[in-house]
Amino acid sequence: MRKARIKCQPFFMHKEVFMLDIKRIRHVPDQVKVNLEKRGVKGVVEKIAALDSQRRTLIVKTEALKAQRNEASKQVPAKKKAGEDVEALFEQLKKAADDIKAIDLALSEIDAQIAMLLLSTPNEPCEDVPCGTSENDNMEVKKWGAPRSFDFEPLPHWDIGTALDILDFETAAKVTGARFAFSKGLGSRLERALIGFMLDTHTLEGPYTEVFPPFMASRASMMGTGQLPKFEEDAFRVADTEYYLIPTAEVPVTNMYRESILEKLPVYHAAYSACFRAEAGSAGRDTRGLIRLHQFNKVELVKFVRPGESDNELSKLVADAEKVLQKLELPYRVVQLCTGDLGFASAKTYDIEVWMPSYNRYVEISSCSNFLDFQARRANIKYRSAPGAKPEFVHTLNGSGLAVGRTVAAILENFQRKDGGVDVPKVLRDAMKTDVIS
RNA sequence: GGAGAGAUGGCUGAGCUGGUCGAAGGCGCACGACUGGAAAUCGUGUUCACGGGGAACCGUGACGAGGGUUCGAAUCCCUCUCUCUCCGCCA
Repeated sequence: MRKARIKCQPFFMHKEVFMLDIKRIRHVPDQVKVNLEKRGVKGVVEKIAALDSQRRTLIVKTEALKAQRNEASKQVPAKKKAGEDVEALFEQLKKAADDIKAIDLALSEIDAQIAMLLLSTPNEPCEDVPCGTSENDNMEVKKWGAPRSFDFEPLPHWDIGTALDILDFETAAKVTGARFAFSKGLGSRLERALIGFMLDTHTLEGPYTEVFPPFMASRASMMGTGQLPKFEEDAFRVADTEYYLIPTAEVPVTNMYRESILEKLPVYHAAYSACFRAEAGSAGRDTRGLIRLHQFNKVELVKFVRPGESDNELSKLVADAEKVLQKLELPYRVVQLCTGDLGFASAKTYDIEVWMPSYNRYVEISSCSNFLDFQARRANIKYRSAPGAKPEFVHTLNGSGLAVGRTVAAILENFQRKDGGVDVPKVLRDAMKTDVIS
């Protein structure tokens, strides 16, 4: 499990590493085309295929020239030894060297174009993902618990938290800006208790090994998991550096094994981290409360598994995330995302949505995805199916277990009392050292 | 941030007065021999990517990354990244 060796080389510089498998574009272009069209992506396959055929023509040319050059070079020492004149040969080889240089230059430009296209093309959805164009086409697959009916007018969590003086958005706006929050007193303790509770659930009752990752990651890592190059505007980049604030622990934890061959599978990790998102394009949405902040806490589950097992592992992952909500006694439902709502790197995703009284609907609190070999291919993460066998790409999965801020919001709203206090979920009472927040 | 040392295959470790070096040796691993079976021992084999081909196979590239010198670079030069040691600074 930890025999993995991390090599230090920027993976995206590998000349031949492509994300979406270019061999699929070559051999089953129609299938790839159909799959990508399901999620609204058109025209890429044709572009890549055209560049690919140009590329191969050039490769044949330059390699033939190089073979000639190598053959001639090989004779140089012998000829010199025999006292023959090699200047004429050198003249000739010099010309070939120029041709080679020109072709290689053209080739590297085409390579760059292909790499950029492949890096910017999303994953193909699994066969069993329902087709659709937006979240309206997602499919509810499960419901747990029932939304509580209140015998008083329930308040949104920002009003509850502000009244109890455990949340403070105004001060955060002054200190930092919009979409940030302070938690205070029991609010702060609740945040901390939840992080511990979630990690303990996954690592003591579940199979996950805890990881505490860096909160910044390199550009190469952001590429590896698929946040870049396409979604630059969603990420916070630290000025004058190539570091990005992580939008999720998925980035550092998945990239722990970048450029490596895992000796033992599966590998399961649970990691707490703060998460940072620019939320570009969501201006005006969820402007109040804890739902959509630039910084929030999350416990993330990350899995590296054998290809044949990833579908089953996704089901287990969802169950692991659900368990947290069940123990907290929060009503939720599970929806399967349609092709049009899938994240960039995902082939199949289940969202878990918690009941949020103020929204009068279910709100996403976890997103569990199977990426198949999409991330593994980008990040070059492999395993051996048997000792001595050729390394193959692993499958990666991850899911929130859970978003902590949204869990706080759900607890405040679902367990609020008529007197303005909030009942603490039973499983948190020891850690909170109180049964009620008031 | 300053000074120095280093980065080679799954691991370890030679090569670094430029040319049969994809790279010795060792370990590990695979197969075979020996054995009732195993250990030990012996033998053989064991990088990856890309391209061509139905295939056997052939070719090209890769010694941290990028660029340069050269007919030819693991070997020489430049830039960058990372690691280690010492110093400075700092939770």
